[in-house]
Amino acid sequence: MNKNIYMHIYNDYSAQIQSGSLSTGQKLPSENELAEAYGTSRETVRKALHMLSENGYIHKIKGKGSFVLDTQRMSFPVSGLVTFKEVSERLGRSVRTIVYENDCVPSTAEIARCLQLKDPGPVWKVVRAREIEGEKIILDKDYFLTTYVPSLSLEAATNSIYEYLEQKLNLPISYAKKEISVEEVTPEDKLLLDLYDYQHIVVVRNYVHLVDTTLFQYTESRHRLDKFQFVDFARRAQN
Amino acid sequence: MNKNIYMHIYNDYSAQIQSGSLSTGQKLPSENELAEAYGTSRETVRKALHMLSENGYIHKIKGKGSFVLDTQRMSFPVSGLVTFKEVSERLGRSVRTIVYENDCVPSTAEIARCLQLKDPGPVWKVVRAREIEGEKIILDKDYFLTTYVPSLSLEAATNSIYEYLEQKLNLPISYAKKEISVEEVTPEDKLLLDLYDYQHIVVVRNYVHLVDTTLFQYTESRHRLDKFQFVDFARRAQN
DNA sequence: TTTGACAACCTGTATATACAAGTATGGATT
DNA sequence: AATCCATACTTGTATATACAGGTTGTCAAA
Repeated sequence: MNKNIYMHIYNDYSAQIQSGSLSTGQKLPSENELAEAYGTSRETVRKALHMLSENGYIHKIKGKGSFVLDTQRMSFPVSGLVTFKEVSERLGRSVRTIVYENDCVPSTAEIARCLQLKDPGPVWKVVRAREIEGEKIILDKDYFLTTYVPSLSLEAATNSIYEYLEQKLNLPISYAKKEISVEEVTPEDKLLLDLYDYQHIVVVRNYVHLVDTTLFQYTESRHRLDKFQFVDFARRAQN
Repeated sequence: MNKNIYMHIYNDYSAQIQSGSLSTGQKLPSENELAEAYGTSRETVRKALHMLSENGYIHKIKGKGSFVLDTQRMSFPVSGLVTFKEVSERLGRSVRTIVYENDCVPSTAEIARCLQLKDPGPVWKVVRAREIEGEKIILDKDYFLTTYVPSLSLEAATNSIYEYLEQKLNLPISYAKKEISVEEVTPEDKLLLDLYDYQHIVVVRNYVHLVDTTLFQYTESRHRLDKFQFVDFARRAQN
């Protein structure tokens, strides 16, 4: 789990801050103290602290030290590739996944464009609804390159696809681009979700790349207006 | 401008990649070559490359090198504290700012809560509409702690407030939290924007902190549904 | 009491070095 | 031709060191 020293330190402190055992505003030990405590060098400690700072856990002030930020108010997700399953588990809500479709289909023109396919071959398509506290609120439409994902079991689709891809198929997922916009509801949305009379729906398009930069997955996550929330943490520079 | 060596390298390459003079997939010089070229050490080069990677400009592969990512497709903003003025200037659109309000007001209960005020004193309030290609599309409502921003000229409100705060007042803005959600339109929205018949509006709440972690500004940016877009870049880990 | 100089501590930047581990290449062996 | 291996090059992690510059508290001088 903690292969690297700096990851070890990062995990220690991110866990402590998330659990609340370190409270907001509290001062962390100095870099030199941490280096001694972990039996490592200051630079290694600094790498861990920099990550904590980047991810909104702490705040560093030159000449003073590192201080815990208010992560309770931050809620989730503090940006990053956080899957639906991860978020809902954290919130402790009753969640159910309904798989409407899970098979290999020829790619439409639109999907070929989204996945940057030259020759529109087949893609693996998964359509799922996410039911939270009894209401079908999110419609997830996933498309995978069959080169990397030749097929997917119903079990994997019902649970976390990411877990399956990373742990079973060992696919090296690297980075993703998210696009959030609001669009008019489609007949499919009305059919598969509990939409009431809402005329619009929040669409989160997710383009997922592997470490060799190939785009291998395109996901459309369609959220009912009233249940959508996105949280982002950003730093002005390298403070 | 380029106080630090690693900032210098970062600025050089981020500019080249944004301008397109380095094309997608192109390989950057190796860390050792860059260190020699800039007359610096490898660690300093690595700091710059890490920043380029974090901000979605490049992608590093162990044993191979650093490669330019497709930033054209990324569009803007690639997350971060990018102001409206910065974005619109990049897009080269005709933009006009209409200042509806720019004065000191007593804080309401809601504003006091957003700014975490103990005793609800006065705050500086700015209400502006953003007109893009002739349509009033965005309503920006800014609230500042009078401790830091005692007053604001109409000129500063019309142009970029951030520019004024950072360059004139020298306020050390550090980090911010964004919350995106969709809400029902208010009578004020209908009055001040060109909303057609839309019943909902995208609300981006922005909580801006200084380097001493004090929350000094709260901004509500209300976007017409059809014109809203948010782009985010995220890495799975420290690849 | 106030001011100023100083020391002690803190983080930020930069350098040099070492080794681990992934990638590509070319040559020898099979 | 195909396989294996050594080699050189790449990035990743870790250490030690040095100095710059911000922060805080102390102590002496005004």
